[in-house]
Amino acid sequence: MTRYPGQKRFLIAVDCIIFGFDGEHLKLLLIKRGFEPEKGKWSLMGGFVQSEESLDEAANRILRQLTGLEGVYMEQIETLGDPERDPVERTLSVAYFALIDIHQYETHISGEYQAEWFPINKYPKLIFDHSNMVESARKRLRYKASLHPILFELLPEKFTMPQLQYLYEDVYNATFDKRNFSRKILSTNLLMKQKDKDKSASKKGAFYYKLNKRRYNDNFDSFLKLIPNPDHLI
Amino acid sequence: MTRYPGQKRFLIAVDCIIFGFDGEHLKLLLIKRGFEPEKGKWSLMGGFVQSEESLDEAANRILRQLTGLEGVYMEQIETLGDPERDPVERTLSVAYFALIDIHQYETHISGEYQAEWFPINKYPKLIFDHSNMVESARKRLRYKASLHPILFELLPEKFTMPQLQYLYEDVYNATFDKRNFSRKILSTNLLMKQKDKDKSASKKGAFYYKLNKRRYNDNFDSFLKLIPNPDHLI
DNA sequence: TCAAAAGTGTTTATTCTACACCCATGG
DNA sequence: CCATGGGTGTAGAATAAACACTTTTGA
Repeated sequence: MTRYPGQKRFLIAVDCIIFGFDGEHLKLLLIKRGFEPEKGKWSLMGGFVQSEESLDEAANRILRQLTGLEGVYMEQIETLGDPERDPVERTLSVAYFALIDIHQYETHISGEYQAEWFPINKYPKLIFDHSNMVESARKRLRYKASLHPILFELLPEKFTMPQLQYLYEDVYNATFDKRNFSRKILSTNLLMKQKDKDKSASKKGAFYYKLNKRRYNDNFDSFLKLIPNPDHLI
Repeated sequence: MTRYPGQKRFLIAVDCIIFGFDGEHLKLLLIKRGFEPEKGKWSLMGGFVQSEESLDEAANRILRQLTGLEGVYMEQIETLGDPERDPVERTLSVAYFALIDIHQYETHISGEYQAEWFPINKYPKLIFDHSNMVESARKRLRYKASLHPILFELLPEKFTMPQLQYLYEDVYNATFDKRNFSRKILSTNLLMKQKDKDKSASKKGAFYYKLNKRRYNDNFDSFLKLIPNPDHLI
């Protein structure tokens, strides 16, 4: 089993940056760490990689433990390996981000982790280098979303154009002209207009849209010029 | 030292995808693996992470071992962790790509690794999952180079506009109109035209350019629309 | 009836694309 | 003197940006 002699072996953690969208703001799901050191402090949801699982499997397992969700959009971001990053024992951590429909999580009760959603612009101090991971994840999300339609992963099955615009505006911390925005979105042909309206946010009501899943999958990799001036990609 | 009981620990390797440009084609630097298993087969340059070094330090050490170069542009790409990826013992590998000026390497002699440059479109079968790493690296290079001026890292201090265009054409496997290309490149204001010419490729000679390093560093993160239609980003 | 949010078109500015000829030189 | 690769400009097309009024309806 152990056949490369003389080499050091390390603990490997996977930590998940879990994004959600509540209709107004991009949110981050954090837990209170359940063991020492730093017990009780705010932390990303994470866990150690087990001997027979791949990294992707570990990330999915960890997400499922907290949220009960499967089949979620996840992407590996980076691996942090500073020798001093965990004071107890040298541990490398592979960071993943996950995009979930916040409403599906809300139905799942898991008091075990004392999880809470925080606005992405105002989250508490985190343990170790977890804040760095969050910032890398935000940056990666902007990068990716400027080219690919991944932000739909954060929305429920039916959503309105104003909701979608709020989402983009919060991710890029910018405001867009609603006429230009909806024209661009609709020009992708990824959306199917529904007959019913969401009347929760206004008297007039806003039409629902659904994602055309086939076109979404087929065109996922093709370039989308949704973001006018991606200086935000810094 | 070991204080998270009951968890498995793993070997961690760093493997480097080393890109170079010979004036015509994008190249990949490979070595012949020096130890079992798969001894003598083509492989990326790699090594195990030591107990007191960070991942970036390991990557730089490994690059230096092979090429003698320091201060090279490197970027972490991804970590592969399939339980079966190394048949000897479970090993995670953190892949980095490096962009080097091929001429600086040519002066460094290191027969130790039997290293060779291969065209990126025609490299031999590699051990383990190293081909996957190379393909991820190519994709990442295209991604990054479509937004940031990193390809200059592959060129010598002085280079010509035709050389630069060949480089972009080979990275994106496309051809560009030379008038439009040079207009776009010059509009970034990153280049300083020199008074002398490279006469090695034509009778008329092509003017040399140098990178304006200050502007390069200042504007590194700002958006560059160098690639007309980034369908290549797939 | 009016406040609040949704929906919609046009004009202008900017950027991108396509395209062809002259230049300089070494052999 | 000519073959080879280097260098340059413009017009038309496509895309992006700016901008304001009408509609709906619950309270």
